[in-house]
Amino acid sequence: MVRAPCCEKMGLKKGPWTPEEDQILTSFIQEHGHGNWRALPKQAGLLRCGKSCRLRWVNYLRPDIKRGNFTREEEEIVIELHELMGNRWSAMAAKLPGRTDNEIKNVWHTHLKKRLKQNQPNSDAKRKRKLNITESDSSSNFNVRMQSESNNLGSPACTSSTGTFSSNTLGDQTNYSQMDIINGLEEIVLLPEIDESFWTEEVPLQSESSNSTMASKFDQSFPFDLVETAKPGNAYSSNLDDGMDFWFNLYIKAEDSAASFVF
DNA sequence: AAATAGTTCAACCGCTATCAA
DNA sequence: CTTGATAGCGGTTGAACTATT
Repeated sequence: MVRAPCCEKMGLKKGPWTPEEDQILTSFIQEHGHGNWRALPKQAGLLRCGKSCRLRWVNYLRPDIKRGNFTREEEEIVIELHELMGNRWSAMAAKLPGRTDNEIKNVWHTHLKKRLKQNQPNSDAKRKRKLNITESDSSSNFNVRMQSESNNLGSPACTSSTGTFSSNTLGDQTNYSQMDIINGLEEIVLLPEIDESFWTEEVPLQSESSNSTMASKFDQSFPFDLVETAKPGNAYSSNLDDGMDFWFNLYIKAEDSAASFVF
């Protein structure tokens, strides 16, 4: 692949945008849209590369951008999403309307990382349970074991729980890395506030059929909010080697899998 | 008031994914 | 299937700003 010449060699401008440039870009996009970023600056009469224009629009000029500091609630969401997704800033931005990936990344590096560091390890251990995924030796089945790390969790009846996926999504592969296992998970779901009975009742969530059937069973049982649709190859925790850490209120279901959970 | 250190955040860089030819 | 163009992503940088000495 031949790399496109850099902006400077093309005689294009770099660095901070002027209000005039902002005005030109905004007007052009409002009138014509942004079908082709590479062609846009020339058409708009800007001495910028398409990449720079795109970034300026996406991170600053877009009308739906929310300016100003993050609220405490937004920060909490970022922390939880980071716990789930790792450094997938754009995916996080999709969950925070009006916030950009760049903004979230900056807030994480400048505020939240430090704050978490200060709070760790005590508060972290209290809030988390550990999800241990163990490889199955010779079959396409794998086990997901959820353990409570603390009895002082938000819901009093959550001292233990187990879940098992019997997956057929991994096909004929015989050696499963943890990433392979993660790839078998389709959706990660965030539970809203729930009452104690949820954790004490045994829930019949067994299904041999498709995940849509399973999903409808899940939905009938609990008011789930979809947080993230897993895609093959994406990591959902930064410390997979040590087992995955999830926030306490997470639930997982497997694509096209027989699954049973007992809470 | 000046110098220095620390922080913030917009913008850039390099890479990968995707798609069309 | 291969190649090349483009979009988009995450990591990094550095200028501007703020706090401290």
